[in-house]
Amino acid sequence: MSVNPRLLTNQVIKSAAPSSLPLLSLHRLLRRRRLSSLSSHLSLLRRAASHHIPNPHEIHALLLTGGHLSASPAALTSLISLYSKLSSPADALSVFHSSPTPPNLFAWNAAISALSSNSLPADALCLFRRLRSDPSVHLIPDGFTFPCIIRSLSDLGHAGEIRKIHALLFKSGLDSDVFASSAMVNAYLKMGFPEFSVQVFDEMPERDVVLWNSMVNGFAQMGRFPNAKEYFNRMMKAGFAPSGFTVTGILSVFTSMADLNGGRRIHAFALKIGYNSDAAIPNSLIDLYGKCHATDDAREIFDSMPVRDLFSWNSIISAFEHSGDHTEALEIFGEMLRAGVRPDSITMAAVLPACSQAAALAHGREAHAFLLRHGITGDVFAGNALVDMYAKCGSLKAARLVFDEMPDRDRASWNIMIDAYASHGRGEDALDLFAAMNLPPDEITLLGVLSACSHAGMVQAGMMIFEQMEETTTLTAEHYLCAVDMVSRAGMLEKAAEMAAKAERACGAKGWRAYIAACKERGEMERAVEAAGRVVGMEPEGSGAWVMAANAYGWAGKYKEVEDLRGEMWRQGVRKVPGCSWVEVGGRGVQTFVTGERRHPQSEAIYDVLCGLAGRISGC
DNA sequence: ATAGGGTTAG
Repeated sequence: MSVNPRLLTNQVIKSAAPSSLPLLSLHRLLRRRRLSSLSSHLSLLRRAASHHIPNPHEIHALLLTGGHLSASPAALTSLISLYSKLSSPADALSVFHSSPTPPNLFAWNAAISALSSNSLPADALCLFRRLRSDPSVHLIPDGFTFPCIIRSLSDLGHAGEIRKIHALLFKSGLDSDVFASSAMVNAYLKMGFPEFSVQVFDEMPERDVVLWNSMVNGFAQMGRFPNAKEYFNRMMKAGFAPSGFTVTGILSVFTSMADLNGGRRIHAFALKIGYNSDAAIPNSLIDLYGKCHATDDAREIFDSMPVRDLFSWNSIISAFEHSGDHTEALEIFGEMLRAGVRPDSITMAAVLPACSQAAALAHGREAHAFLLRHGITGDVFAGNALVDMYAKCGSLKAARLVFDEMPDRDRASWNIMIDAYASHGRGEDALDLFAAMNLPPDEITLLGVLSACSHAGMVQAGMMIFEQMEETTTLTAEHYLCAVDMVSRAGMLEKAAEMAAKAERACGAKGWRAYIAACKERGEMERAVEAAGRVVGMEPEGSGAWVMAANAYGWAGKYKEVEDLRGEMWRQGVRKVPGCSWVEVGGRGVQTFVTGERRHPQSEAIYDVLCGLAGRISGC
């Protein structure tokens, strides 16, 4: 069949559904024909960018040999933009620099954009400074330049520079430009200056969807959820149709707040808009349902997706992992591999904990080998997950080996390794590592160190560290608990009581409970009873303290006090709610039961089996 | 011809 190339080209260019024409034809065309008209070239370039044609160099060569790059500044700009969209900033820059005539503002902007949108903010700024200060360049940055520069400065965290650019925007008459302003709003929120964002937003005479989204999503990302919701509601009231970006942004708010119902409302909303073309929306829905332990809903979304990107796969694996279904997480990981999707470090960071939780060392080793094969070795997240996996699977040596070989370590790396030593009772090693740590410790580090001392019985060292911490860090209830626990276990009951009293403000009666348990352990019933009285006074509404106190009296043989306490509990309306469990038996409904009950018609048989099991457990 | 916003992880 013979095909008229010109007709085919026009078809490519005009085609409403770009994917309807195979890439191969486009490629073949490029190879066979010298396209005569420039507009065809440019349209091809645009199509190429949206189709991810693997070899832009071919197009580059065609433009070059056709003499278009020197004849047409527009072709030059398009080529820079093409390389930028294909994530080749170096190529984009070399086209810019190879311009035979001094580049115009279009070319400058395209080059700056190529750098800023490909994570090279410092280089983007460098080019911007040349644009402004090179005496041979007589161009003035415009509304296309500023958004890129604002984003670059924000990426670098240069707050002071952002203020200067903001002033420059006013001077340039661009203070009402929605593009520059949404970049500004975004930058201010990312850098922690919400009041400046609000100011920029309030002073805009006209707003568009992106500007609204910047407020909603910016607040969402800095964890100011009520503000994000506020702007979302205002946006709706103002009659703006939300875009896919709005949906994912506001969904992340409900996900972080674990607000399943709120999330479902947005889901319904997203269905109304129709989100077939945007994978990010189902991805964040999977995330929502995963975090809210609604894995069936997550799975349903996943199954109905026409196209699954890496995010999608990662989201569903994390969803099951988060809900504690490690087997299913590993199962889907296998499915992903069979589908030919290449996992990244995020996938592995989600899969490795599944191996650790299942204490599946064999699987974990496989995952490690997989990481090595796929060259995912330098990633901090994956490395951390790997260290944690080996530690949780009991292989402390392997954990330390991986830790030592990590090219970059963040605070979490150190925390995980210290924790690993702590949970294996290796106090000395934990302290050595703590001493070698070249990053400032955080609360988690200190908790790890403290628990290491506690588990290894290193009370002196632990106390010293704890006292230092009290002066320098804001301690949480967990720290106090850990410290009380440490001192109590060591039998230093006097000291433990002193600390439990000090910890009251941070963790209420919990410190006393650890103390009471230690007193019982050492037969110091008087102490236990005394503390129990105090505990009851502290949490009169909860039943936990009463039970603790009743137990303490019981141990001390003070049965009259036990009775009095029970009576008092009753009068005050405190009820001990028994822990309840349930089982679903062969489709005949759910049966609930509490400890020791004999209401079930087959009670006797059930307890027989139970005794048999208990016997077998103690037998081995 | 060139520009701004979102989703996955310990």
